[in-house]
Amino acid sequence: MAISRILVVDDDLDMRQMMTQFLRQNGSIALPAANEVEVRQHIEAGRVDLILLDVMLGDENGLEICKRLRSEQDVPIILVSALSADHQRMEGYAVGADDYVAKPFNPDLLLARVKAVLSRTQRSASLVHRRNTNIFHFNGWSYNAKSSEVLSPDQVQVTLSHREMALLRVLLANPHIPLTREEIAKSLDVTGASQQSDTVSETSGRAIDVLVGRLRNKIEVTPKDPQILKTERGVGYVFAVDVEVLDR
Amino acid sequence: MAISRILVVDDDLDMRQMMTQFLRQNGSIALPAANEVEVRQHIEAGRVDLILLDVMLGDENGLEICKRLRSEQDVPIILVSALSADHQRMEGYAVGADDYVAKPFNPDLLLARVKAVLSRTQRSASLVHRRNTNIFHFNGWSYNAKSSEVLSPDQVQVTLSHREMALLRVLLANPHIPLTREEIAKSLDVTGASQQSDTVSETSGRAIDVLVGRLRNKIEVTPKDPQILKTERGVGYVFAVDVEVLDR
DNA sequence: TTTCGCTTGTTACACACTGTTACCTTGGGG
DNA sequence: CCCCAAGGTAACAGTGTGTAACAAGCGAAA
Repeated sequence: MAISRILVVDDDLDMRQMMTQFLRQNGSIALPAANEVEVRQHIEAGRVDLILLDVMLGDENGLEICKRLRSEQDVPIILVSALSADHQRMEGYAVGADDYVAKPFNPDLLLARVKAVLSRTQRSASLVHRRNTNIFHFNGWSYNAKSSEVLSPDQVQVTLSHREMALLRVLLANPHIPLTREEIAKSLDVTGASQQSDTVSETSGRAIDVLVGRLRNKIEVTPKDPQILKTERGVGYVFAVDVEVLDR
Repeated sequence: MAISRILVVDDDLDMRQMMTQFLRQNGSIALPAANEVEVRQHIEAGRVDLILLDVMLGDENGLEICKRLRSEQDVPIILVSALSADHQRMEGYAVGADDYVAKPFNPDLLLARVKAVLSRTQRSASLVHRRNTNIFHFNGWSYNAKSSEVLSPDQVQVTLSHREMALLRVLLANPHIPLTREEIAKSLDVTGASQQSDTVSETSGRAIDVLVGRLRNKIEVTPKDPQILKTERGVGYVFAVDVEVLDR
């Protein structure tokens, strides 16, 4: 499945960071925004699959923004709000929201609802026109999220295992951000199947280290001296080069 | 918006009547149903735009029904349940529900959510119910659902066995969604004949794997390196390309 | 009924994937 | 310079998947 690009709109910095971080750990590309201007910039750039929109944005009104966006665009919107009375929820649906989530929310449940909305919109879109292809470029390499093809700088196709592919996706969603082994493992597990379980599948060992090594052998020119997937001693691993996302 | 036909599935007569009556007062066509058989009758007749499905249906399980319907059809489903814990909601979304509403609910709010879901799915819904003349396109291939003809990218007709054809249909109905062997087997059995029963025809073995291999040999350019029908290790199989449905 | 041809499930074996373990290398503090 | 924890990695084992070969089932035609 293609990686989803989710726009997180909240005027509270902490909330924004918490949500973007959580979404990234679960394999999405999360873009933060604090106001309508920033929202429109991201939409103009055509890089948004879904918007998580806080209703109370300081001096701006999320409901108004939602209504306005909906009259112009077809982008799915999930409203997030501390206002959870029935009439407030109904107002949200009335301005065209696809879902309405009350704060405080369970992050995993929010993720489930995000997926539900995305699958619904993509389902109907696929009948009319094709879905977007995202292609990630880094250091001359490219990764096609749709076909899962990985091409080396000299355009040779490289075969990654399912798990290596998943690791690459997690890294691509978090460029320049050091990830602990635990964070990586959690993201990998969620990606694979129908998620959940409190039992962190704590593989009790070095599985991530070995996986990283295997990926390095395939995408690093000099695996012994990694340029892309670097080690952060005592912390974890970082995807240390810039990532460019292209639409087609 | 056209008048919506909503299937109300609940084993409690009072609840069923209350809901159908309310929906009718608000301009929808509401059809009552008490079990899976009645649901399928209405769907077969092409009378349904959306399903309101109670999770606890006496001896039947709404979640199971939802999962099954989703693997075959594209009808939007809103689950309704007295079970409102987060993990129960997530389970609902995991089986493909479009929304999950806790009982007791505010009827007006439910209506708002129904409209939100319908506004997203309406386009596809109208196509899906016209099942007589559908032609599916994927990766240059085409499948005519009426004549059961399969044409390769260079317009050569390919002969699929009955079982391979059924598998292809199941996959076409679930593009980009990983299906377990069990789900596939179940869908094949249901699709093939009108029978069902709790007795999973558990073929005790690798029948699905072999069937997948045979279909790959016919529709993949490079069966050893599948582009269309991919394996999801530890999970099952995915139809990994976009599907376009055309009317004639 | 017999036979032929096709379909489909079963089995066995080979191979691919992935976590674990053990041993080695590296790097930084003392 | 030594020490030791952290990280790299080869080798191994358990499990999952691909697939050829076989066998059983079924319908059509002789």
